Amino acid sequence: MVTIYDIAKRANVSPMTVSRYINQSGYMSEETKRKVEKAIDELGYVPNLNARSLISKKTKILSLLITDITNPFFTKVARGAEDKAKQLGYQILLSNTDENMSKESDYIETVLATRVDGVLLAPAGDESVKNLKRLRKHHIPFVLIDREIQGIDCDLILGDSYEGARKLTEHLLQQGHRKIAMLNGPAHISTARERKRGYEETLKLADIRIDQRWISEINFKKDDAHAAIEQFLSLDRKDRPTAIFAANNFIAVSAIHALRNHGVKVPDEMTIVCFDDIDPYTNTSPYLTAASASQPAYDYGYMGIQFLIERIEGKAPASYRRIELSPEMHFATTESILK
Amino acid sequence: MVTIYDIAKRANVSPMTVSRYINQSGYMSEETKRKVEKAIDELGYVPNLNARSLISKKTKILSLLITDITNPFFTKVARGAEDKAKQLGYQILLSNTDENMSKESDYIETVLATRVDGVLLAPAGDESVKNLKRLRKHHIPFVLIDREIQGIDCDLILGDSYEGARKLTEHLLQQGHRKIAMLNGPAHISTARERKRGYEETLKLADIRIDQRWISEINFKKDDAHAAIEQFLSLDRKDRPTAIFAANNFIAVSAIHALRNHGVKVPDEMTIVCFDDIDPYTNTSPYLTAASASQPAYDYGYMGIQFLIERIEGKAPASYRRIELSPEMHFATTESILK
DNA sequence: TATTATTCTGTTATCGATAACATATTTTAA
DNA sequence: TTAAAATATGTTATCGATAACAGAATAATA
Repeated sequence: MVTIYDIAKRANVSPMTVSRYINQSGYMSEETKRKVEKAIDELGYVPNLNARSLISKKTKILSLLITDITNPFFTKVARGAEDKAKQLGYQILLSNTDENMSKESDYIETVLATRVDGVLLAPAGDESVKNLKRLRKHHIPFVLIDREIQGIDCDLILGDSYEGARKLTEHLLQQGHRKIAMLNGPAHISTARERKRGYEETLKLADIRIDQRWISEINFKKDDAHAAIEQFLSLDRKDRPTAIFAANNFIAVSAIHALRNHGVKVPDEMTIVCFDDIDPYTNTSPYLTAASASQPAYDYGYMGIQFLIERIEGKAPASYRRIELSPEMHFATTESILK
Repeated sequence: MVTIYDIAKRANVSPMTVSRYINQSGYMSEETKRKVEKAIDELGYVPNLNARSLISKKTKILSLLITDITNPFFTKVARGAEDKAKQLGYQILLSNTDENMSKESDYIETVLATRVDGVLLAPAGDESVKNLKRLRKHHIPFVLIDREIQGIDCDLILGDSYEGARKLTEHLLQQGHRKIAMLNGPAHISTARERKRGYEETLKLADIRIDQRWISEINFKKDDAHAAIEQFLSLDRKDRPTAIFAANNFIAVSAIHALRNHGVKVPDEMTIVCFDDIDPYTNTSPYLTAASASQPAYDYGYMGIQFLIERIEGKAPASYRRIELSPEMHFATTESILK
């Protein structure tokens, strides 16, 4: 590999002069500039960011710690994150925790060893607090997305889960549903708790008894709804829910598949509403869900990285920011259903 | 930050001894081990991979250079890549080129400066040859996925585009279609050429005249099919295609949206077949495409990283491997259509 | 017992870059 | 004309780790 020393020798200057040329710092005569430039061209020099990082203590690398890149929500987050990072001269390391605390802890160790400048993360659950404290202890800035962690004060980009859940549930009520099930994520994740709160309060306000057999807690993961769906279907006809509120996209899709496997037609025989988009047909026929609360996932990533870099570069306000993005409601029209 | 020097001082040994403890290398007395271990625990040492990389010339970081992580095909590639990388102790840097050569070149420079150990990439097009040569010149191992580049001999993981295209086209013929359009990707991408070859040869074998007005070349990008669809729809009823072969998932989805915007019902009034899955409903009603050639995207990433690391670690065979994965055909059944 | 091999630890140099300081030359201002 | 400021370049130390070499102490062998 060609180093500044090789360039220095070839150009008959000191390595420091080469360094100055590369960084456009300090004074330099036109002639020296030309000499150095020529040597760099001839030898094909490429700076070693590694060596630079060692002394500057900045890697210009960020870590994106999400639960699963194949979840379209996080795919868009990642895209937003990468776009903003590139724009500001940073690179992104990708990690999937699979909602798994020990995997998350693993990655946190790697994050520390790699000396990334900051972390954008969607915590696996409330227990993540220990990982966040570890980052804090090592002064690694981080921004949380999608999920809040009690006892950690930090920049935060969330969706309004409560409000979205209320609207989805209200929509089902308006459609005449009274037996509404909820397929929720795990209670150790803040969004799951908020969505449940929205669901329950809406039903309570409508004076509707909540049957605990209608509430199921599974993972926010691919293909996890089958057992819960069977549970619902095993109920007596009179107790069986006529609609399901799925707490995220994966749950909704899994539920739809499970229902169809059991010969239950969606939406004819079971209405589904959910958080997140179901791409690529959101709000397009053939519709799938009667309503969805679409989150601006790209912005989560884009803003998250922006906040993170501001924090890293000391340009952020002293107090932490908490952004709550409103989900955009999509309601299937009769027309889209019929078509 | 705590360094091995801090540990050394605290444990009353030399830094080299600490390094030996960390790397489990050389001889070491039990007592020294205990002392070092204790100091590490007390001070909370985290190794600096950066410093290690500087001397070892290995970063344990790989670059994943794809066109767009939001394309579900590449999302799965990324997931497969990350899984394998983690398993083998590597990290993944994510980059999106957007099928854009200058962005790709940009990233290649960053790759070189970052001293990543290798690159898994889906080249933006034939012109990528210059970027690949640049990697070669700097002895950075790379593996290509999805797209082949003439004149570059390297490990390669492809889908059988020709065969998939033949089967898709044959399916349309069997369904009775005679006016079959192709919405292809750019000719400077190998998969586009191969898919076109499959399409054309199938039609030729069936003695069907190929109307050049039915062949449109657009980008393998989101939402790029609208103009081409209008072109098709502007043809006289007798010349208008009754089916469209979309060369990838993005093109198919965009085409379906465009058709619906023009009031053309899919699939009732226009049949679509395409390469890649249309998640999350592939082969599930409500169907969208009459047939699709689904590629094992996860494996592209997983195997790609495996090959790459073998190459990096000198465990790969001397001659380059060329893997051609067969797409899995999905045909919508009458039943799924009727539902 | 003398000699060689094994075990254990330390010292010095190095990876590639930059910060901090030093020196020399030229320019500007007093 | 001379001191001070601006320009131009070089030297040394350092970031945090490890490779290579060296020197003890102990154990094994002849």
